[in-house]
Amino acid sequence: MTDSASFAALALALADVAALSGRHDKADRLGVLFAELDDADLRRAARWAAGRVFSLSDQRTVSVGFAALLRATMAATGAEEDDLRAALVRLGDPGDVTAGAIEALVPPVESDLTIEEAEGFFEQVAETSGSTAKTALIAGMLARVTPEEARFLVKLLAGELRIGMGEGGVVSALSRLYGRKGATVRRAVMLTGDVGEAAVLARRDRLAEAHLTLFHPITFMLASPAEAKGERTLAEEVARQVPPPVAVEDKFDGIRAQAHVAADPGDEDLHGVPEAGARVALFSRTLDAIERAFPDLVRPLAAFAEAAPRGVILDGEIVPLGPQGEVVPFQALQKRLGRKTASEELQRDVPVAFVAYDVLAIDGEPTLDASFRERQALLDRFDWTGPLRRSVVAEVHDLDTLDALFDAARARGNEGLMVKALDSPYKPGRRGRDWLKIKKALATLDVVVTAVERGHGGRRKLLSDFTFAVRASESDGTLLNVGKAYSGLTDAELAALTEWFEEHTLQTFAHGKVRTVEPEVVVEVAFDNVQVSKRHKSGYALRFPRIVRLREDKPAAEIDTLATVAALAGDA
DNA sequence: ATCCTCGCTTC
DNA sequence: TTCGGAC
DNA sequence: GTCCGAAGAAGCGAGGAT
Repeated sequence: MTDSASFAALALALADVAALSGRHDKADRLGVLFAELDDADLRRAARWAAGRVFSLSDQRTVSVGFAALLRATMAATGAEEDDLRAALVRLGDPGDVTAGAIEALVPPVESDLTIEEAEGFFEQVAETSGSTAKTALIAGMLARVTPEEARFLVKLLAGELRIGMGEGGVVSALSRLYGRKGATVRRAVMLTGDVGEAAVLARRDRLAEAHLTLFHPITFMLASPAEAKGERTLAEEVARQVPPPVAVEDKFDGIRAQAHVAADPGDEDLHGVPEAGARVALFSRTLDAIERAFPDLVRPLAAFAEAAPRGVILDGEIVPLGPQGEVVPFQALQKRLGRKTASEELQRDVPVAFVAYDVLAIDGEPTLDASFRERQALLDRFDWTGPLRRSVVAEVHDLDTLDALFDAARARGNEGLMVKALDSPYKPGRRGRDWLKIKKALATLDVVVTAVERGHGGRRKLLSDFTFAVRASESDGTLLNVGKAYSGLTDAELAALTEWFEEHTLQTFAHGKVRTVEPEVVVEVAFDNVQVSKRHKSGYALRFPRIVRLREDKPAAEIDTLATVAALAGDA
């Protein structure tokens, strides 16, 4: 009935890939597996190796959390919860925990699971609602497979494959196996939005057939960060990457979105919602359809179908507005985030605008290969009023004006600046030097570490995650937490600190995963913003906190106070 | 009916 | 989003 | 340069617990 290969062979290949270290070695090992599979299995294996259990356009999710996976493992093996939790702390990966438990507690089985059946199993898990039912289903499967198969079933379910490949690795495997150019394979992935589809096209030498389709999202072009560094000024740093003249526009702090609009072809299978004779779709960065949450944008966008009946795809940002139509901080948007719909009341409470800054297709024709300058001209065709705005682009010859432009952008309520190469094409899914995002670091804070947590995966041996605090005031030394961070220190520094924290632990929680420590280690933290918080005792939290350096020279009695944090938040 | 935890997405 | 690390 | 993995705060919503 089916020629689907055994799931055991896939598990073996993934284990090999995980164990190999070189990028090429990993890609070639994956290629050996790909070569043995038929088209249907190739499609599945390519998606899974890239960390996607379903294709991007599929709205279903199978992701199951640690807790449910541990319960399923308990049911399948009879293991004790405490033992499994302890093993999870030790091994850091639920797949390894499950494999270990089966190995130790369950008599060996003969497994004949195929890749096709594994996919059917994932679909069943996705369609089952309720964690109890999901857990029972997973437990049933775990009882009939080998430890190695269970390891990868669980990893895939948890969405934590971590074989060091990702989509880029699969592209490289395909390009090496079938002798296609990496860029060609990558382009097919961008346009189809599905590595599995691209894999089959690569095998058949039909990559050229991948094309951009209205109401099918494509991955967004991304920007690289740029800032003044050491001796180099901002102007010098930017000039190094994009030679002037450059395009400069505000960097908007909202939700990245791709709008698809066309006269309604009446095809029910298309994404998007019908609205006044037009069809409108909005996609988020993960290519999820979000138009239902923004009816206040869908209505006006539908009017664009008159100017471009055969369709247009716009790239832009959804930003929150204040009562006067001015741009307000991102935090206001949180209330509209992750919602399925938006009530009239919410639309009034937190109004939004869509600020368009690029065109990916117009009149049904892709414009990706047109220059940035040419694409900008195409935006002239539309009427930018109400909640539909257009980013103002300046052509800048003298980069020394960047600092002034930056301050002006901030004064308009925006995050900073974008600098773009005028002659660059739109590169879907790429983070290149054609687009630069300019930010400026705020002042830093000196804080003391009050608690530490064990890391995951490669960091599971380190106490890598710090909770830190400021003093209540100059006279009151009470410590108030303001956030957590790990990022910024090297593994070597973390290793040394781990030892110190272990020797100066006050209390441990959660099987040794979390521990409070003597408040002695002072670190300097940087961040992008200070926001009001319910989570931390100080009442504030830092946005994107990262550790700049250890302040071994500074005693805990001299760290910053709550007043400093409040001032940075704008609460004088 | 209400509360809480988890999973997930946004940045 | 951020960062460090590996190649 | 580029990719990958390990991390942060906030809020929504589904489901299970009370």
